[in-house]
Amino acid sequence: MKLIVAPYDITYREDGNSVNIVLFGKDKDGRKVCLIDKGIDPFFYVQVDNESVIERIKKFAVTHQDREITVKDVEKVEKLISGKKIDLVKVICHLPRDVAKLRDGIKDAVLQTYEFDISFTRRYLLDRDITPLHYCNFEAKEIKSSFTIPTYEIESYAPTEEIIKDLNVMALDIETYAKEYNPEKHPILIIALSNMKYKKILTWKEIPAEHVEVCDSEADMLLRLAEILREEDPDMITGYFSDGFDFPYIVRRSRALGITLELGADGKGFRIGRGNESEVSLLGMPHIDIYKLVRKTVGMQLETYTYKLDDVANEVLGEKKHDVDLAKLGPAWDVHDKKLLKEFADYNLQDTDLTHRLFERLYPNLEEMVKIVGLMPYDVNRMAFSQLVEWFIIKQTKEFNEVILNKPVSQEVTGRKLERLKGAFVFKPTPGLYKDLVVFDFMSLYPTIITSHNLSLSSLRTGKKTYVNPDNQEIWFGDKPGFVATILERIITTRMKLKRELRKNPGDAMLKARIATLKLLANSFYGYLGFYAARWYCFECAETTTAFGRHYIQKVIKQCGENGFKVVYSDTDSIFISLGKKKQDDAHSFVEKINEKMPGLMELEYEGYYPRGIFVSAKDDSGGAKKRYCLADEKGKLKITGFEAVRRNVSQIAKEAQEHVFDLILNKHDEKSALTFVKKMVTDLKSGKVPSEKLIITTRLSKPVKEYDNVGPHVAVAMRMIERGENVGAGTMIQYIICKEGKVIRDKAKSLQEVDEGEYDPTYYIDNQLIPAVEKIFEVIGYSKEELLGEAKQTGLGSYFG
DNA sequence: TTAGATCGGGG
DNA sequence: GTGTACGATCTAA
Repeated sequence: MKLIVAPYDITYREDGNSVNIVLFGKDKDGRKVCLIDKGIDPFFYVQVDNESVIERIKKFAVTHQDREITVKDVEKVEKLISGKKIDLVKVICHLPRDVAKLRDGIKDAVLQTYEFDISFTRRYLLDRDITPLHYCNFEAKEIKSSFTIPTYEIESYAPTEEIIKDLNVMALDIETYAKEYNPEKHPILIIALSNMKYKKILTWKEIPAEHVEVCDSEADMLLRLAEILREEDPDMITGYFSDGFDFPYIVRRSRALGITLELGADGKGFRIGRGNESEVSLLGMPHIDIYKLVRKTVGMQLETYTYKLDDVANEVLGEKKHDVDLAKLGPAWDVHDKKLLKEFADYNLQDTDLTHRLFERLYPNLEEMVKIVGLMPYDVNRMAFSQLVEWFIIKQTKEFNEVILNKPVSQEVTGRKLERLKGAFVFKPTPGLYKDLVVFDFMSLYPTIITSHNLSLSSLRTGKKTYVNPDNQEIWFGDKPGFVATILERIITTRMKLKRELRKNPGDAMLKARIATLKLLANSFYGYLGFYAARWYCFECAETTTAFGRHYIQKVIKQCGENGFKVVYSDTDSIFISLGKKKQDDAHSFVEKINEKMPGLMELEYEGYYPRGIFVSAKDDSGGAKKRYCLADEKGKLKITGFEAVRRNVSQIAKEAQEHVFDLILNKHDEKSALTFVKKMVTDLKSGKVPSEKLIITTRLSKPVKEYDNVGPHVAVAMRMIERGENVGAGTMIQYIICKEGKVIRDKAKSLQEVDEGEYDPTYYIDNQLIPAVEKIFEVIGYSKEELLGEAKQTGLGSYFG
């Protein structure tokens, strides 16, 4: 019969001495199905120096745990390694686990072995061009199986370009008795589940909240959770840091309670992957940890310095979590404080709601990565960028008939780690206040250098001067398109095509996500080429990339000068110029002129116009500070880089003051008001009327309190919190305010509970928070620290425009 | 200065 | 599952 299925999970099963691929997915009618592809052969390649070795390999066998492992067959194949022909022998095995054993037995008798560590299921998808989440036409017949869903045996298949929509995704979140991660000791108290159409709070004490279902015991609650997941049967499950907390906790707690959760297509429940960090899977129901997706997709663009759900949801969705004190959950549970427990139950459900909405928001990015890399969403969710790049390259090896290069052995890794790259070029700014700034930047500088100069392992030549790395005359790259440079070019051109489409449909969120994902992937290539564990590692390629980067930016800086633009600042791929007497149009024409001479895909872009900008001096007064500036655009929006206003560990008052000073100076052009404002703040602080919430300093305890030799303010506060019986350990965020009493800073620090309004130490907040945050800014416009403090007479300002 | 350890997220 | 993160930041040697 004919089936149109979008696969979203995969595994394999041994069947005697052969192996079957098992796919899970959803058909066009919304029915979950299992598809079995029988008799897929695992294999690896060897390079031999002598034909007679092939016959020996064919007869080779090892015994392992009473089972004789034999070679199923051998086959001569011709492939390419970095574009060069190579004769190889394909060694076909019976079972995936035989591959390592046979390779170990053979490797010393042959020149080289390849592709012995490529995951069987991943290879299946790539070799067959079956892209997860995309519908595939199958001819299949229904068969009996041990799986809990209808199972079919694949007879033939034909992939399509159509992607599945409307997946049913369930978000889950648990609340436990205590913060301490101890599933043997602390019970799970509440479990919340939600998606668009289903909301549920499971618990085992009566709580008067909506959607609550009270179970008889914790064990019953967990069994009921399994039942709900079976009944609702979502396509995917999601949570926030659920790989690291919720699911491992459920698994270990179930074990401690002696119960079995029958879940997944095989009924075997959650499986914890053993790694440095755990990961949890459910057969046939991909588990997406949104925390990992956040870090990979929008993490860099977020202003928040933490990836806590509260901060991320606040910034991405514009919604804060309920304000509850989770330290009170355990005690409230003990005394069955229904009113308080209701708050925790609501909070729990809200967490799943935020998680679900984050999933909805970020799913297009995951979908795009799946489309590009061709692996399952579960894997793509957890792969580091180097891995995504590598598997993207691996996917293309089939078309290019290239051999997948081996991972470096530990000796190679050691050597690679010693290689140091020379970084980017930075033009230090002259501290000052500037007007009419224009910023240029190179569109995808490193990726376009790699493609435009064909920087690939396969095109790398040494010892001859032809096509030159500007810094190293011994390295050059041939004209024949290299493998990695070619496939990177495809990513960049696809992205450019999508960008043109976006101009026609500016509101298309899906298109935006695709473009952003392609950018992330393209930008990862440079890092990948210099990443010690990369299969296609090429130090010379990475080194030449930054060399060309420095070369081109310096060339443009020079041309700026020749064309009457004053360069204020430059870092890596961007140049800040002040227009002076020139107009924005002149800057646009300049960019066009530059681009006429740029090779390949390289392109300088006009990033924007900023009426005002400020650059400050470095802390050590060694000149202008790198990566510390603030620009104001035509709408008055501030672009703050590197300052306290965008960093943690600083009180709110210092951050607010900094932002306000920037606004007054850059947007209102009112330096006097800025000075008055800071002076007023000094007075306010001195008078004791600044509210405590603006004075809180947050520091994280990095280890248990006892292990600190140097007792800093946060440690002193933590010690007293412990004395009061609060649960404080490594990782706890300590919030404190510096108060008047005491001689040293650790005695002056008080926790929020200990402090009264107005008890803070004005001197500390003036000298150590406020002034350092604004001092360098005022220095630029000619005011000294003393003037800010009202201790000196104002000196002449003069002209401070740079 | 370098090597080794810890941490992130989560109650 | 033909696998075992990673990069930043702190501490100890």
